[in-house]
Amino acid sequence: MSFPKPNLAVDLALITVMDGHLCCLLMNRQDAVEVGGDWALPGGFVHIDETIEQTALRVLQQKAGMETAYLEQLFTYGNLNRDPRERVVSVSHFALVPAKNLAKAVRGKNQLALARIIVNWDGETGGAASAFSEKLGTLNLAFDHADMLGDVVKRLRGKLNYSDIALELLPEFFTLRQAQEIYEAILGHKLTKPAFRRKLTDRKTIEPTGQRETASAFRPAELYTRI
Amino acid sequence: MSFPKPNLAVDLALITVMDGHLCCLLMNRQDAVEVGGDWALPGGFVHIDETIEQTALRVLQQKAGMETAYLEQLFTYGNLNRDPRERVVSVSHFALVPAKNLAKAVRGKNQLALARIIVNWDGETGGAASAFSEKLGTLNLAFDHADMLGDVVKRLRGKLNYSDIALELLPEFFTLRQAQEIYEAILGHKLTKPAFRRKLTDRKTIEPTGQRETASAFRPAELYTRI
DNA sequence: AGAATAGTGTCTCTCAGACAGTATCTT
DNA sequence: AAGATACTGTCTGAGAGACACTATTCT
Repeated sequence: MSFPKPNLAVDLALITVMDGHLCCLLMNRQDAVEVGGDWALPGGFVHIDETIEQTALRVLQQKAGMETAYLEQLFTYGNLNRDPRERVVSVSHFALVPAKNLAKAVRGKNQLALARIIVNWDGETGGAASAFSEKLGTLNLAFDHADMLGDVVKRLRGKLNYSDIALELLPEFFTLRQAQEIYEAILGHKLTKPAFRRKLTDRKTIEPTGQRETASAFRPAELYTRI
Repeated sequence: MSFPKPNLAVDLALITVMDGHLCCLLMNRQDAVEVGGDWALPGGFVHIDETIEQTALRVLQQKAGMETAYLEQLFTYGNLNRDPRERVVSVSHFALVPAKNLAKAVRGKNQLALARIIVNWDGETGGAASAFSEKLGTLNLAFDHADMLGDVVKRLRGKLNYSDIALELLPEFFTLRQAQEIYEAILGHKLTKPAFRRKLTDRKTIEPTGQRETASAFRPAELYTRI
């Protein structure tokens, strides 16, 4: 091959639900003027001896300090000027992480932020997203990462109906109310309790433990776990 | 960037339904021993001044002689030895083409074949596929193209429930019976007529023309068209 | 007329949403 | 006991599958 090749990278949206909000890990960039924004998804180039998935795992470990997570490839972005400095094609992924794990990864590192993902559309119809932090306000996203985040939300909403990926966002033991909060945060609207409970308990992927939550005001709910 | 980069390519599954069978365009290769099979999906490298989508369109034009088609990006394959000769990462796409158009593209070119896609699983659960031609028997697929074809079928089956992409496989004017054959070929099982008709006519994406098919034995069916 | 397909009416079953009720725990 | 939340019973309506029926066109 003698002709010049595009660079190949992986970008990673680390997703969680915290306090009822769909959130994402972002990294602060010093080269904001060049790349079009202050904040970006963690990413890295695909090395010659790495598969795409291995690159994603390496980014997960090096940039977020996490060993493992539910990881899924999403889409490959190849617009000519998505990185204004040079040609970079990027394979986006999302990772689903329980809130405590992601909060721990961010703690003490002020180049990392856990921002809310804001979308202004409903259902599964697409569009870009924006990022908002209580401390820092609206975060300006670099590259085409606003589009990437929008596509992540779209995919998550689409998959909720026919898969159990949302359970990846919960700790090992959880109440059905916690599960419902996860679904509501992703979908962006409220659900009715009885229907939600039936849907989840009818699937054979969770089971009651007989234990109950502790430190709750009023009646404690039963704890479930994934099978 | 000083480190070596992977090559970046696009592979294209040109899909149609012919005589009740889900089919795909394949190209004969002379380097079968090196690449692991006689037949491959048409593909090409992503040039430095091309988007991914532009590469896919160029492959569509150069390799299949078609100007345009419904085109969708599917998945990016990056296993280290998927091309035994050198490192190639490939972004797979599928294109949906009415049977007549694809048959016309193949006609007279004996390096091209229109092969049936064979899967041995049901529903939407994945796996690899194989290719079969009435004239040539089972076609040996190069690279990881058996996996790619399996993923194409999986995606198509998944999208049938909530989109109208199957209508891309029909000519401008078509009967509901023809539409049902398309759906049945993709899903791999029969559907019931009244339910299928309701589902299609309830969506606001097709409308009756008042015209009827010609040259049919017995009662001719009404022709519909996409809105 | 007969054959074969086009197209429809209706029953049932399942499932999700909605509401209202009962149960149980903490303060 | 009071209050707040966990959990459930049941009604209703939408939608898919199945079956049987009618309608239309060609030979």
